[in-house]
Amino acid sequence: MLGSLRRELARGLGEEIRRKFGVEHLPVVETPPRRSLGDLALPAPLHLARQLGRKPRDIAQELAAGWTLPDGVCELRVEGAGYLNVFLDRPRFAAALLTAEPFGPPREAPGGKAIVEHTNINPNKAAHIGHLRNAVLGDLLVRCLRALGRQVEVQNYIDDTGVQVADVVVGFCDLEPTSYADVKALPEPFDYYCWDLYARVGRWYEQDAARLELRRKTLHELERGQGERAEMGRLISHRIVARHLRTMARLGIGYDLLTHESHILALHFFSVANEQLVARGVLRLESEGKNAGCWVMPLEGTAEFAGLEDPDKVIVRSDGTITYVGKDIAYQLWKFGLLGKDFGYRYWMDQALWMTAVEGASDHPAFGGATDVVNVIDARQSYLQKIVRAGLAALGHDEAARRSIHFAYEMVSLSPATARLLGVESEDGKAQEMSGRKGIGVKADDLLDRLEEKARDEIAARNRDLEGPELADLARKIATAAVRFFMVKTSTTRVIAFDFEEALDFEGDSGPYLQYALVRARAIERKLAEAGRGGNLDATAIAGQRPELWSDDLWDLVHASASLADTVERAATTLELSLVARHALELAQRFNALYHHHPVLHEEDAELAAVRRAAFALFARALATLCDLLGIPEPARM
RNA sequence: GCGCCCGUAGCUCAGCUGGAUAGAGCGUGAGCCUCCGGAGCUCAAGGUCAGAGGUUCGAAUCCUCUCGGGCGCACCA
Repeated sequence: MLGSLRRELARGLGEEIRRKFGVEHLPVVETPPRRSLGDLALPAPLHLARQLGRKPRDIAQELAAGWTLPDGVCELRVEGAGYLNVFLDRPRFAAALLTAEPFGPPREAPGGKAIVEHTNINPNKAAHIGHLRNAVLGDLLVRCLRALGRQVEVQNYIDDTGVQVADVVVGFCDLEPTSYADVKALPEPFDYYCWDLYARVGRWYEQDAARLELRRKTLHELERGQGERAEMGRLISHRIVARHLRTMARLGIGYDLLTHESHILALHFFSVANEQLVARGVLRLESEGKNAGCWVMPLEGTAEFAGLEDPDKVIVRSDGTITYVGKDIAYQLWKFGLLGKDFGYRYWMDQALWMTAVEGASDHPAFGGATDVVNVIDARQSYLQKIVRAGLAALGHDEAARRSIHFAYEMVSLSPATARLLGVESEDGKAQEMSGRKGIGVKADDLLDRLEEKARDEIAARNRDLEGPELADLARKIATAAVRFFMVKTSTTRVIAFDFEEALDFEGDSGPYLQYALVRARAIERKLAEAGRGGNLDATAIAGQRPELWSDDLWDLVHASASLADTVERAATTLELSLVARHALELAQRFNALYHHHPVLHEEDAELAAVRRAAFALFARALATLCDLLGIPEPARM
């Protein structure tokens, strides 16, 4: 809403500048630091001063004179060093906002399908809070893109043939021999059992390096897909994925397709990709040196990969197996519909979720074939993702390489206090990295359990009458809000040092704070309805109210609510998703700060009450929309 | 050695593609519930924006260097 006005102002002023000074300039539109200065600010005169060799204020005066302003602007002032500040017609703007769609029509042609890949947890142990950051960010991105009109396909990549699964297979087959039937019969939580077993296998290898031969043997069987160990691998992977999906479902996170690495192998995706890679001369068979017998991708000579110790990346190992990068190039080609080969598909268990298959159902939705691909993968894998991109480009798929985005975010480590809680000694005051291999980390379900328990206590203390399923449901909603907000409130470029005490805090910068503000705004509306003063807001009447009724603080709330679409769009384009969380927080803070100065139910002046009600309605709609994007559920009470 | 990320209040973090008086939360101190929900609000204290140069009318923001911290640079992913 505010966005279209910003664009109109920028375009209008640009024309004015061209007409009066004969210069091409694309004006930026800012928000002034104080409302008394205006609703929007155009610093163009400051930018033009040097080029035109004139004082900014003079330029501003000249531009202001005779400029026909866009509809809805009621005043233009020259402020400060030479800003052109715009004041909006408050009643009319609020009225227009009341009847507008939150996101309006898509600004640009939405383009084709976008594939977002996230979660991607190795199916060999329980999900931890690092995986949670990935899934929560990925899911937020998906929700933002969909809100902006994009068609999105969500994929969760299951590496069911990798070393990590192999290690747990070794655990069940060699370290603690357990029959297939017994593994199948192990009680839940199966992922917790594997978490410990995986760590034990790691220590077991350390005691005798010869045992690593078992890992190699297992890995080969997993890749071939045949034999006892492959069967065991499938069982483990299946049971763990079921647990991961359940964990994510607690947070409202879901997927369209589970892509299995085993199917990429079984359907020989890489062979097809490999033909192209060899034909194009992207891969080279090494006959000597440390990479003898391997197919490598030479990276030297490009600025992007300058300064590497070893300028060659192994794609096919000397034993004929394929590295992760090789598989990922093939997978990436498939995502863009460039491989010339497709998976089979079938339902995952009985849910409305699809998974890849070797031979699948005859009738299934079309997967893959996207125009844009976003891979949500932590920043430690940037180097590998760059190689995958370079592979696409080397095959001549420059467009696909350009549209292949690695959404890199920093990892989650443990605060010293939390590390100590887990029995890990941390060096003086330093954060401790998690390690699945060592079994060091906070499990996602443990965190959720603790959050729900705390939420239940907090709710029960405030609402004595609540119990049973209703209480459990509210607790789940509040726990979801807490963890999801925690994971997205900080910039993606920053390492999160996870701290239990901070994560369990429902006050201040937190998900429950947002929920509380929303619940309170809803309560006002409910009370009005109970008093027979509810019903639809009359936009025409609002538009005609005296502007003085819109005090600055109420107007600020509306102003902030109106930049929702802008913020979401900026977040989606820059992949700085914390903007969504921060905007929601800003709205909630503004509302909390002012609502008790602006009674609605007890206001005798009907016009003033109507204005306040409209402001709160606009706020509630904006915050509810943002919470929806953030995956923060709205509790009926709390 | 090379590459990426970070350094802003005691702690955790914002600071909108250079702009108006650097802001929140936690913590600390003092207040606010006969009045639409106190998971809230108000006020106070708290800053060499790591450091040094440079560009600019203007730098926390851009450039260079230095110092700290994190993470990468496998026939693991």
